[in-house]
Amino acid sequence: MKPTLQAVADAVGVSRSTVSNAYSRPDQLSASLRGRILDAARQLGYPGPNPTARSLRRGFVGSIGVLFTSHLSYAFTDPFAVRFLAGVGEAAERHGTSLLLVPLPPAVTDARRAVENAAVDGFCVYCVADEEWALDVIRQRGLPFVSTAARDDADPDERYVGIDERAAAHSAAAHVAGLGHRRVALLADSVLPGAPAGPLTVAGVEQIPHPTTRGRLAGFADAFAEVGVGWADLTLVNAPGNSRQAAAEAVAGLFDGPAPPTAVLAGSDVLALGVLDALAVRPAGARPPISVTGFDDVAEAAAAGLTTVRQPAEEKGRIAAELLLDPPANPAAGHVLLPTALVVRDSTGPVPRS
Amino acid sequence: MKPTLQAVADAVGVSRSTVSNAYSRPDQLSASLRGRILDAARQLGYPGPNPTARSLRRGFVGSIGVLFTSHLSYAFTDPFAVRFLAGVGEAAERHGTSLLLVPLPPAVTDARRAVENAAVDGFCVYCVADEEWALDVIRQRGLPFVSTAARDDADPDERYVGIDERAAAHSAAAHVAGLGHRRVALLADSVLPGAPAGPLTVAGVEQIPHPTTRGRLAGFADAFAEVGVGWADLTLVNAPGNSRQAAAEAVAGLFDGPAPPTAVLAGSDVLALGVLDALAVRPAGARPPISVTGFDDVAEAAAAGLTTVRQPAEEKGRIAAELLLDPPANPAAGHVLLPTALVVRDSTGPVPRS
DNA sequence: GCTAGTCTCTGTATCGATTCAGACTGGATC
DNA sequence: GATCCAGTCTGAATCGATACAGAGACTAGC
Repeated sequence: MKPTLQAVADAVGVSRSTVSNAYSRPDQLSASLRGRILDAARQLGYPGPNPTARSLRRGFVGSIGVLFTSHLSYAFTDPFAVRFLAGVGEAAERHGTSLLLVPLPPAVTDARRAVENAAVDGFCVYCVADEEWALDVIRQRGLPFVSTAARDDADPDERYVGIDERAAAHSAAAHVAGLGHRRVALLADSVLPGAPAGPLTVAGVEQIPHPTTRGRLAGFADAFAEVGVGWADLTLVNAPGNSRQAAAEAVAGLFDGPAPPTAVLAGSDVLALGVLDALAVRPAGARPPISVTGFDDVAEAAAAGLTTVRQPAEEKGRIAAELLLDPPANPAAGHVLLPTALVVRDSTGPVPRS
Repeated sequence: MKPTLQAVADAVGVSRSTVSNAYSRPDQLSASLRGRILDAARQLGYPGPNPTARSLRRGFVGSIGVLFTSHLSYAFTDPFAVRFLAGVGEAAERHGTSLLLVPLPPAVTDARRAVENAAVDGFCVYCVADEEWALDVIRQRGLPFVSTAARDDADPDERYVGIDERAAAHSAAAHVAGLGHRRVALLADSVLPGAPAGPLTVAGVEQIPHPTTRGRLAGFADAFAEVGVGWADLTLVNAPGNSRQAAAEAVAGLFDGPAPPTAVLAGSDVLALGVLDALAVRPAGARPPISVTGFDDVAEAAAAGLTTVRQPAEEKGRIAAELLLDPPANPAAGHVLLPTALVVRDSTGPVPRS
């Protein structure tokens, strides 16, 4: 049995309060007594106040949760998520706060329980799927949170840091449309929850539940609507899992039909790279010159020459954590939109003459 | 004020224990009463048992700490560390355990405090610097831990998962020595704590405090000793921080002397890539054909054609967490050595004739 | 010499739950 | 009709600390 604070108090012959003060409020007792207490503690092998008991009494924990509303592994698979996490970590470091990564079990009931049981002072919710249930739990717990997507139904004093998804996506699609592409596929993760990999039909973009995906697809659609290509004329492809492999599988066979798309607009760089993978495995002769765009501008995108939309990753994480740990007095300042930029590289080009 | 368990008990007219059981031991009360309790809780907005109070009473927390004995950002800067973390996350996910990333303040006193205050059931200690003090704190707290380096003074039932650093490093150095290189620089992070970037002199390899660095440098030295190049003839270069940039800065000017090294053996891929960066900025004419090796085999290494030593990253993390969360009955099974392999690519070649 | 004020330190209440021995009920068993 | 048992529920003790009002000693000021 580890000694408790009481044991140290007994050993020195002072009250529990005094020992507590020796650790947490050194100005409340004389330096000499404090020295004696700390010595005695060392001798007894007392490791300092129990963090859990301390948290209970103090009413805060000193750590914030980071929620990837998806398999936790996702967080480490997507380089953008890693950079986001790095930003969160940087801010947390500055505030002396720890980061709790909470893995979510597949079943929603269990996942709710996991969020309920997380010992944290607040959450950064990285939106990768439909996270309403998670936000519900967090609200019910009365904990502050910051999400990475603006939601229409958001309370005005709910904080978020995001980008103008629709406008950003529009910039990429307008570039592709400007190159003359008219037969285009849109590739995204979690178009519809539970949908299998591959092409699928959705009546309208507003049917798509996940706000980020919806925003990006809407932006793509906007740009093509401007050149006379309607939603129904776009090929929508689902790649569940947001991995290169998932994307490669999702677009397998996409280019073999009679009038294949000449461009693929992906909802993330990881997916776009997967498309390039799928094309690269074809023999050079049978490799159609497909234009591909990504989203995020991760490190690999530059190496692969991928045209993409850049958004500041570390900054997004840093600001999210900062909004959480040091809330702005003015609620309007709790809504941050970061700038994005279209980065044109080699993966996009004019439509080949057929 | 959020309602407490007591409030729910009062509302339903049962005892606190019963409400507690409704959440934690459903078999201890009738289904109907449990339903009433859960309903009442929902109505009152009770978010379920307070995790901190629960942890205090139960005596465990349900999360494990991951300690990068260095700036937390490090963890996200080094792709190897990220993959390690992914492995830890995977195992944690399987066990329903959360991951606490604890940032360590620069001052040791504060850092000790941070480890003392972490509410966790155990630690995975990823060794990047001298972490003795951290292990001390953990031992004092009586918490289990797994480290990623075998230490000579380790208690036989202290668990670790690592590689044979010395043998692995030897394989890379033997390859380089076999190519004829004799004037060689060894580049490592934290050769001596607090040492500045650049060449430095250390009397012997055993002087190097950090076990991983020491092991790798010893392995390098072994291979050169076999071809008659002694420790004193090797150029030791320090790159504090283990980043590409740190490495590039550390080797700046290294190749401009009268008898510059013809090869650089780096203690990690990140450092090796930094050396390649430093060489790449030189005008092609003034770029000496330096052989460079790394360590870890991160994704970028393949793209850069870096000769390196591969070690299984995710597996290391997975096993570390597994050893922590599900300790083997037999203490000998708590010591895991993973295989490594030399991966020869384009960054190494024969010594140019001068 | 008396009041005020400053330093130290103490005692009690409290944070929000879980645990476990035992009380009670109703039905089955002999 | 007494005994046993399983199924439910309760109450007191407990986890390990912190907060806060206040007690006592001591110095300063008038």
